[in-house]
Amino acid sequence: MTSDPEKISRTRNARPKIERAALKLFIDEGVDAATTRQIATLAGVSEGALYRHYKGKDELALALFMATHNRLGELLREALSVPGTLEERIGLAVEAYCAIADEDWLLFPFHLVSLNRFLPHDVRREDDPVSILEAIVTAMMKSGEIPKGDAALTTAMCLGVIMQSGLNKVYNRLSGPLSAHSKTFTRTILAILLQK
Amino acid sequence: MTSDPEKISRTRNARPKIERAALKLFIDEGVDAATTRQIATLAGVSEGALYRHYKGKDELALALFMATHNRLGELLREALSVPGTLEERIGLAVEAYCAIADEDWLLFPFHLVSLNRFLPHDVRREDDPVSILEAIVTAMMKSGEIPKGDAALTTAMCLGVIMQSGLNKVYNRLSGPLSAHSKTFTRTILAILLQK
DNA sequence: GCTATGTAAGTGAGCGCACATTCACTTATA
DNA sequence: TATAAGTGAATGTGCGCTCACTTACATAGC
Repeated sequence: MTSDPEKISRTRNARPKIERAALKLFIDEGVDAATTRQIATLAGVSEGALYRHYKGKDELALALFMATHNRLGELLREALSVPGTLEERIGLAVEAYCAIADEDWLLFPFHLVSLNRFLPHDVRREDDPVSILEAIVTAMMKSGEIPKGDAALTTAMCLGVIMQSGLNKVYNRLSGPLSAHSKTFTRTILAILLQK
Repeated sequence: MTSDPEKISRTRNARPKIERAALKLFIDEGVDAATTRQIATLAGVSEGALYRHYKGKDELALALFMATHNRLGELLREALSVPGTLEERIGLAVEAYCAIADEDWLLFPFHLVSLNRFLPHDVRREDDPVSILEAIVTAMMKSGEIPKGDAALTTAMCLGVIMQSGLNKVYNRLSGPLSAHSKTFTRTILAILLQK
């Protein structure tokens, strides 16, 4: 009788709940097909709560994508600019990528699966991961560190090795953490880069 | 004054027009975001025409996806089962893939970009291209034709080499036909397969 | 050759519904 | 007691799809 008999408990910390729920639904249903009602329900939160933190569904999706995208850009640039042998630098970049993937197995699949949606066709941004890599590959070809060739193609093939593996893990065709394969990725990417 | 002064011309052969328009819109807007009205307008056809040939938008999208998907499955199985050296067979498979890509540069990008949507997670079908490849890689490892290792991972890396290149062409990061690079793909995939 | 007739294909206004978003209100915390 | 955060019924809109109608054409009978 002293205090609060049956207080209707109200949700707290809605924001992270919304983000996790949205990621899950965005990954399996797609951004367009996942509804704000589904997100709110799965998060155990009211629909309006989403709009306290984001302008709308699209902004939420973009923010979740960018969280990974920007992080990847930084880490790749850092790993590849460190002094050391080619092998060491590639190894660092691969490990950084795998670490980000394993660290949050919702943010990362969402990023991988929605590259299509958010990387606009026909537009290259200076600061996106692919362009960063391509620039580095071009530089390495110029300096003679690796054989000369089509830098865009070489970059695509190297990226493909690791990204397709990531995708196959998303589809449950691969088990265990991605970093379990980082040595294999590094070896394979080196083989591609050094290919005459 | 003899005949037909101003006949209201009515569209003919709406079906292929709808399919081409749908492919374009599906590729740059996504299946969900592209509206049936947009498709009809771009095709120069009434909205109802779509429903003479397909149950609805989703069936249209699935049919367009499957057109490429089934074809790829057949061609891969054929190319890889032909007698010959490993190099010859991989070369044939790569060339078949590139040929399909270059032959219809709308059907193919749509397939590449919407694998996510149509290949359901957690389900493996016997007859889909990835599973076919994985089975063949497994067999080659068993027979000692290539070094033993993680067949799923090896398959993913080989596929990544060519698929990521295809994607980069979709995004205009690569120019010219995909088959211009088939020799490079073949060499790279062989290097991955024979990697100890 | 010429009309009659059945069928496939195209039309587009209109319908109903599910969606993202809003807002007046309540509750917690500083 | 001011501010931030959460609520959920209500709203308007844009979407996929339907349907009664029209048109083009193939076949056939005469």
